[in-house]
Formats: sequence, C-alpha cells, structure tokens
Amino acid sequence: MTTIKDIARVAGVSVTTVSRALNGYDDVNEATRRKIMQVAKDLNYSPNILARGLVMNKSKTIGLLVSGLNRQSAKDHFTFEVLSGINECVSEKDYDLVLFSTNSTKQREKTYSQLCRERRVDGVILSGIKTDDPYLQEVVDSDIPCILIDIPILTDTVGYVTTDNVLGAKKAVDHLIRLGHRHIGMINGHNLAFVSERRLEGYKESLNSAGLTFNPDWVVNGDYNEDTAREEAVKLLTLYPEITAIFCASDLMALGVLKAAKQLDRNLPEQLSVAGYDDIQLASYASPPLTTVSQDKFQLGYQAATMLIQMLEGSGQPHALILETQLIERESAMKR
Amino acid sequence: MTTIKDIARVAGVSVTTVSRALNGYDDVNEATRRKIMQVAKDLNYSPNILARGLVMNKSKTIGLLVSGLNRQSAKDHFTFEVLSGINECVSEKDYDLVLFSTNSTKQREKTYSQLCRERRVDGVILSGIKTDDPYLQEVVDSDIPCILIDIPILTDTVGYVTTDNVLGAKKAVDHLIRLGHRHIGMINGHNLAFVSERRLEGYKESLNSAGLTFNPDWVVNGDYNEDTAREEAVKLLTLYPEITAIFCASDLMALGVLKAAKQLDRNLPEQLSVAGYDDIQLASYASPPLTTVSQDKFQLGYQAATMLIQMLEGSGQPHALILETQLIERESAMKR
DNA sequence: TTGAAAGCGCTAACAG
DNA sequence: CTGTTAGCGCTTTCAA
Repeated sequence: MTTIKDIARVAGVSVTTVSRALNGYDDVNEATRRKIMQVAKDLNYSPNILARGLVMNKSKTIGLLVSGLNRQSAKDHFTFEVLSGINECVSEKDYDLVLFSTNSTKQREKTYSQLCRERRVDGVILSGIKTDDPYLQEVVDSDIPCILIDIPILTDTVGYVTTDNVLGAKKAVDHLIRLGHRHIGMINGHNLAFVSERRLEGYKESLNSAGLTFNPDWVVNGDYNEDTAREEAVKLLTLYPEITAIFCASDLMALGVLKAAKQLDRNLPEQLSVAGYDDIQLASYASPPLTTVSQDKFQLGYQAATMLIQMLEGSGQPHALILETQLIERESAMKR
Repeated sequence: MTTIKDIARVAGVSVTTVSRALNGYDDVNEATRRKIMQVAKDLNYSPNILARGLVMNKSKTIGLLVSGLNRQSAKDHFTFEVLSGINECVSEKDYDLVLFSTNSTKQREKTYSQLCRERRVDGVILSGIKTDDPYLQEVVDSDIPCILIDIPILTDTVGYVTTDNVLGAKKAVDHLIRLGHRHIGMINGHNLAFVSERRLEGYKESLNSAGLTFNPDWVVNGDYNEDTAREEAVKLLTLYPEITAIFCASDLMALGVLKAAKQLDRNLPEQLSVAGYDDIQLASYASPPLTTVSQDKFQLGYQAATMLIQMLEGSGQPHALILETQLIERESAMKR
C-alpha cells in the first residue's frame, strides 16, 4: 500500500511537501504540486484516514445509534427512511456513517459514550431511542456532539430535529371533528416516547377547541404495535360503542384498528372512521386507504445530519428544528 | 481523553504492560493486571481504535456499498432488510459497519477500492449493484475481501450469497401452470441484473417442462419499477389478449401489473392471474394479496456478513451460498 | 513478568 | 516555498 513516504521518495521531496500538496495548501510550488499529484496517481495512492484521524483527532465519521434496526421492526420503515436521509447528507458532505446498534446484548454492555469514543466518531445521531433508555441520559452528560431525532433536548452539545407532533395530531383530530365526529377515541403508543405525549396533547387541544370534553377512558396505549393496537381497539370499541372515530398515533396501529373493526363487523369507513400518523408506505395500500398525518422521514434524517455537521464544523450552537406535517385525506375517515 | 500512557503512569507500570493486560495476554502478573484494569475503569478509558487500526493494519470494520439507499428506492425495502441482517451479524461479531453510498456524484469519482482502502475496511459487502457498474469489475481485480449479494462471482477474494432464482421463478410459473394457465407472460426487470437472467431462465424451464412453447414477445422489461411495469403490462395485455397470467420478476412490478389490469378493466384474479417475486411487505396488503416467491432478505444479509467475517478471520476461502425461496400462495392467482 | 524503543502513516509547528 | 522534527495512541519485537 502506497504511503506519502513512497510518494516523497519518488517525487524527490519531503513528506511534508507531499502532505501539503495533497491537501491543497497553497504554499506549494505549482510545478512541485503537479509532480506530486502525478506520482500519487501513478502509485495509486489512497490516504490512510486512520492515520490522519489519529493525528487530527477527528475521523470525519458520524455514528448512527438506532434501536429500530432489526428483523421485527422491518414493518414500519421509519428508521430506514431516516437512515436514507442521513446517508444522503453525509455522503454529500464527504463524511462516513457508521452504524451502531443497540440490539445485541453484547453492545449493551458498552455505554453510549464508549461506543462513540472507541470509534472516534465526530458526532452521533440517535433515533428510535426510548425516553427511559440509559443511553439517553449519557448523551446529555457526555460532550460528544449529538442530534436527537424526536426527542426535544437542547444543551451545549445536543440538538434535535422532530416534527410538530402537537399540530400534526391536531390536524388529524380536527379533520375527524370537521367530518362530524363527536366521540373520538385515541390509540396512543406508549409512555416512553416524547411523540406520544405530544400527539396526545394535540388530540386534547383539538377536542378542546371544538368544545368537546376529553375523556381519558377513550385513550389507550397500543405500544406502536399493530397487534396490540388491534386488541386494545376491540376492547375500546366494545366498552364504548358510542365511539365513531379513532385517531391513532401511528399508521401501524391504525392498521391494527382496521383489523379490529373487521373483527367486530364494523364497516369502514361507514361505521368507524380512522386516522393514522406517519404516512407509511402501507397506508395508501390499506383498505380503505388510510387518512393520516404525513411526516417527511427522509427529511428528518437529512436535516439531522445537516445540523450535526454544522455543529461539527464550528458554525454555531446546536439547535432545534421542527418540521411541518401534512394531513393526507384518504378513505378511512368519512362524514357521519 | 484517557490513553494507555495515563493508565501506565497512574498504575506505575509501562505502556507495554498496560497494553498486554488490557488485551488479555497471559504473560502479565495477575496482581498487576487487576491493578491496571481497575485504573482503566477509574479513568474511564476507551481504546482508540484508530491508533490500534493504524498499527495492526486492520480496522475491525466492514464496509457496505449499496446503490439502493436513496429516497426513490424507499418503496422496495429490499436493501433495508439486507442491511438489518448484516447489521445483526456484524454487531454479534463485534465489528462495525460503515456505509458507503454510490448515489452522490462526488463519491462516484472515487473508485471502489479507493473507498475501501481509505477507510481501511477489512472487507466489504456489495448489494444492489448493476452488472455494468464499473465498481464491479474493480472488485474482481482488487484484493479486498468481498461478498456480493445476488451476483455470482467467485474468486480468491470474492464470494457471494444469493437465492435460487431459477428455481424460485420456476416455482411461481409452475404454480400458474398448475392453475391451468397456458398463456403466461413475464415482466422481467432489466438486463443489468443477474437475477433477471436467472428468473427468466426459470420461467423458460417451467414452460418447457410443461410442454409449453416459449414466446419471447410475451416477455418485457419493467425495469424493476412499478410504473414502467404498469405501462409495459398495458401494452403487453393489449397486444396479446390471450395472455391469462403474468409472472413478474418483482413484487413492485406485480403491483404495477395490478394497476394495469384495473386500467384495462380486467378483474383480478378472475380475468388475469399475477405472481410476483420477493414477498415484500406490500405484497400481502395488495388487493388482491399477491401470490409471490418469498426470499429471506434478512438472511441474505446475515449470511453475507457471516461469510465475510469468516474469510477475514482466516477460516478458509470465499465461497458461495444459495438460499432457498418459498412460494407464497395468496389470491392474485387463481384457477381458470 | 516487565520495560525500552521502534514504528504504523499522517499532520503541524518551526526554522530556514 | 520546502525540510526537519515531533508526536497522535497503540502494538510489538527484543532484551532484561
């Protein structure tokens, strides 16, 4: 493997000069530079970025720490789209992306910052982490630049990007109300996600501004899981037959509600309106196609990476970015 | 950041001893080792793997080079599931995964081996690469250990894992024939994928062993794209109304055919049977649910990583692995 | 069982 | 504009 030493020898200059020429410094004679470039090409040189990282104390690498990257979670491709967005940005900016995963018990033994420091990543993006995850606290404490997806924490070294979940939920519930529904249930996710909290708040706000009273019994947790949501929906609809519409904190759970309705012989959307959240790919293929709140997952990732690299390259403080959502009206909700 | 030097100082030994103790060599006094371990923990030490990589000349990192990781390709989550499988294996074996992506024009300027050598990855997995991709030739030439997904090339340093595409296609077409179809068209992908070739071959074999003649006019390319497939299917079905069943080289294209049928007012499955390939998530949600050939994408990734790490750790030659597929009978194909 | 010393490939003062 | 020198954090002979 060719090194700058080899180039120096062949070109008849010192390694310093080679380094400078290769890195585009302008204090190199143009002829010398050309010569060096030529030799580098001839020798098929590639820089050893481990060596460079070692001396510069940065690796031009960002880490991605996710929990949603395993066989089970394949159905809801949220993580994947976020990843695509991150990847896009990172490759434009000439960084590399290394994937940490928290699913293996082995890795679990390592702390968050150990993971990052060992790999010498310059910064890290966290996604799909629950609020009780021990990693999360470490983030706030550690001094590694970090962007959180969907967790609103802002410190000297951590920023976040998320969508406007309150408004998003409000859009969906407003829509149901506009369609004439007065008895609207909600299937929320679980209590370990900030987004659940926010979406619940949006639901309440919407009811409130329409003069409807909030009934806590009409809100149940479906754990962001299709089947749990189905079970919970069956219970809910059986217990409170007056409910004519359900807002779900995720499309996956809305799919579960669709199944619950079928199970209870309630026709959709005539006898039950359903709205979801996320606009996952499946949403438009469900029958009936799901009315939902779309969030741009790719953009979530893209912006997270952009923000992180901005922090890394010194242009300022970490900050927060809140993306818009969009109500997608399809056929799972109708006028009553 | 703590280094072994710090540990050495505090523990009152030399860096050599620290290194040996930390790496579990047995020529260290047990008391010394305990002391060192304790100091390391106290100082919250994490090894600098860049430095280690530099001297050992390996990075415990494997690269993933894919082309299917961008906004457009999100629909068919093949790449994502492969990635999950790779990630699972890699984290079990305590390697890290770095993502290269070929979508940025910038990266395009770098050759395959440059990418790998710069990052000092120990080996690389390629997926979603077309057969005319310039990277591909480089693989064969370079000496970097490499596993290809779905490209059957076997050399000293490159192995592959794929599924039995001939048999898979045969299963689907056999099924259509068994249902009584005699006029079976095929929507293939494009000519730049080995799998297309193989699936076509399976189609031919199936026809052949049923005594049906192969008609090249009944085979068109849909470019693995839903909409192209739809267009091509419309043309095909208009030109050859005698066709009663279509085998598609991917589910995504089968979805396109479903749309084409709707467009032509042909009821599915009564007036047209369709079989797909892949068993993507959407397949079971389509209406009618898609009869298809399932391949275990997670396993594809998992096995590729396993094989690569095996090669890396010296236990033998690269080799080939061919996974089974499974016919999934749903409702898009019926007896005639 | 331990330590001194060399060196992996690179960048960065500093001096000329 | 160019070279000398030191050193990033680690592993690994070699010698004690």
